Amino acid sequence: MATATQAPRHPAGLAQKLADSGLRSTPQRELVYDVLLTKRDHPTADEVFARVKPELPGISLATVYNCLETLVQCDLVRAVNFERGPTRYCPNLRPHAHFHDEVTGQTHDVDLPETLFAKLKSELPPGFDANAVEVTFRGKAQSSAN
Amino acid sequence: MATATQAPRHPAGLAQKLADSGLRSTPQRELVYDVLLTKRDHPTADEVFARVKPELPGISLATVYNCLETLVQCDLVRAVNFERGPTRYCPNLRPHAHFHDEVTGQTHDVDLPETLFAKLKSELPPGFDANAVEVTFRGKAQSSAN
DNA sequence: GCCCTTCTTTGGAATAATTCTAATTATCGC
DNA sequence: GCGATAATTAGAATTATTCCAAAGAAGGGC
Repeated sequence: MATATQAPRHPAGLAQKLADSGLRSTPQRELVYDVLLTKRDHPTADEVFARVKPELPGISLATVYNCLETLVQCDLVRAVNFERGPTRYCPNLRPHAHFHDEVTGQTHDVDLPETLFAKLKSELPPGFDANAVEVTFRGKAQSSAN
Repeated sequence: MATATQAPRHPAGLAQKLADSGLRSTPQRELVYDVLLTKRDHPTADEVFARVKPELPGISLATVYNCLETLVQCDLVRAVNFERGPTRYCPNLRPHAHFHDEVTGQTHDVDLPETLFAKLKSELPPGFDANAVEVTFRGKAQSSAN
């Protein structure tokens, strides 16, 4: 139970944000969040499940979906969709774009100047009021490092 | 069979493009394409199926999927994905963005200057080579007209 | 500390969109 | 018209995800 094999990397942040939404901090939620913070390679729910299971063998896939959804609701994590693929999860909260490498299948974060996001919104015709913009690139990346 | 109840709106274009890829023009492919050109509201495969069926009652959903995929391969149609929703299809080939209306669920095309797309690509860090950019807005649109 | 209510988790069934498969049907070149 | 190839069809299979009902924790009042 509370005897995690490693210290949480997000002491107050998670518990606080959850509390703000009237939700409880649980080992499952902490671990799922921890896994996202530790390896930021935009894992799918299945991948998160695989990474979480060794630490908490009793956890179920449904719970992983629940936790991920909860984290998204609390604005701690963003859900990223690419074409028909499974949803991926990203703890990077800064406004950024995604680059999907067609060769390796990897997804990279790409920081774009905020002004560019603003510019995009400003180009919308009158009557369109956007509260979110998503920018996704597709192509080849040289570096495998991230 | 060849006795369509209405004249095709894309005389040579489709047959030509198909031929270019070594594919045949069929009533199913023509009709699916026709349906996309006629009502450009980004229908799903199911919706295309429903629109096509009255004209060609024997058509199967699998064929609609096949035809749509074929049209995408021939660069006559673009597949558009929005979050977890079903794939939608769009015969607008100009570079453009999509605006997803959260209230009505409708998807609108938004023309953006090509320079902006270029600008986006130019902001990629070195080593990233994009061959496609996708821009999607989410929000509310005033006009229901399109 | 115990009970009660509420929130969470769990496993399995259910769903939605899409793809696959094998068999039939249509079409093109000869 | 014949045969090879391509396309369509119906239904089964797959994938990702959600739903559901039951069992399991957790905090507050006493």
